[in-house]
Amino acid sequence: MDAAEWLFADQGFEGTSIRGIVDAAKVNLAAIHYHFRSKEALLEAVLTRRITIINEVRLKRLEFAEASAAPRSASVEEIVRAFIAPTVEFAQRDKSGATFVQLMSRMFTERRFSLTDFLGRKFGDTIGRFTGALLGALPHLPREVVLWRTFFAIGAMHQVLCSPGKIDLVSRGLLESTSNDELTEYLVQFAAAGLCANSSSKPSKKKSKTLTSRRRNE
Amino acid sequence: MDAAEWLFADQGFEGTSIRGIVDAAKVNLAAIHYHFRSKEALLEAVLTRRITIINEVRLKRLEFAEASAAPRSASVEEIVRAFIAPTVEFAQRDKSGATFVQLMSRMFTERRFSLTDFLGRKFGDTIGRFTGALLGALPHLPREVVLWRTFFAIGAMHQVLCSPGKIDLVSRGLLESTSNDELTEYLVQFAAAGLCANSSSKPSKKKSKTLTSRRRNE
DNA sequence: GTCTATAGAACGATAGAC
DNA sequence: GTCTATCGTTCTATAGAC
Repeated sequence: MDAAEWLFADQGFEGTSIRGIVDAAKVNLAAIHYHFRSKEALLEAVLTRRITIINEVRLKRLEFAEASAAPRSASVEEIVRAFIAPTVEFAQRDKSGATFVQLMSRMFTERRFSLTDFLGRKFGDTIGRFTGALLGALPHLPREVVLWRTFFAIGAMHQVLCSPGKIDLVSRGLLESTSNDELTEYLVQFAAAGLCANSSSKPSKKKSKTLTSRRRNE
Repeated sequence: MDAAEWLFADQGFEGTSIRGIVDAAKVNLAAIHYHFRSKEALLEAVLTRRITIINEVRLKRLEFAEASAAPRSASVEEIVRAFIAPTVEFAQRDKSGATFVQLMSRMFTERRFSLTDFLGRKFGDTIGRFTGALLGALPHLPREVVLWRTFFAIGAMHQVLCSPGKIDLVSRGLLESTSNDELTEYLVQFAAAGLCANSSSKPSKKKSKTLTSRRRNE
């Protein structure tokens, strides 16, 4: 449901009530519970509807980039572009597309287990395919470094997509608005350069505590 | 209140009820409304308590980096480190610190105006100081490019901080846990390299629609 | 300043007529 | 499959005793 997509993106999952969706979509409250089992299932249906499409486009672009570069491996920039461009283009297509990428990015910051698990199922294979390509294109870097940098790049992309107005925190209104094509290129250049950085000073003085210890609630 | 910090970080603002906080903190429901005016004011109080400290450390580090490099401008890497390291170190300090940076990162993805406005007031000056330093260190790059890249770097940092377990989406469990010191260096290297990238292929085929809310005035 | 008690509204979910 | 009606719960916020 388009109304659910918009409201979830705008107010978050918990901040959105089924009743609000019902009012916006001018449908019946009980019909939601009939077609989807619950509020959470509705969210997953909204997400699944588009994620499948975006990831298919991503994989197609990656395959094309790899075929074009064969027998050498595709360049980091092309791999990154194959991941990022479909998302920005999807956001560009129409209002609904823009809304969806906001929602998707926002869901990556949620900590609820059921959602994290859902994202893992939906994105695991695609991301795995891309990390494989990046590891192949950056054989001189440790696996750990490439994986973290991939994560950073996704974070940079999500920050841009999930809350459009937040750039004002940095620009303070001094920035003319940037076209999507420019933005894609900015992102790709940034991410590709970051991924290719020389890993010169490996500190390797390990401390005990880490940020990555998982805390599963319930 | 520490309990509020934890619950807001874990479940988001809308997902957390004052009653949940009251139960966790073993205090009285009415006392919350007496000391803070509302749920939103409680959130802002929780955020303000720490943001001030982190931003002070950031500015101190930036000034030190600039003084060390004088009369030349500080290196991009040092500027970036002055921004990122205090946050990761804060997260490392104790459980409460780790919880807070998760909360702060998460709030950056919220779209509610009152919160966006609040973040602008709390972070505007600090971020402005850093973008100024970066513009000085990267005089050959267009202002627009530097500002966007700064935004990307902040996004990369937030992605890491806000939901610790999400790296598994990329690593699929194949990654041993990384120490915070390593993680800081990974982030700094990634962000510095991204910020310094050659802006070779400026696309400049402008399309009409943009992802950012403001319209181009032309 | 801290409590109990409760107002007043909104929530997710379901039952059952049609 | 779509409706009305409602259950049982939870929510923020406040009033008023101590």
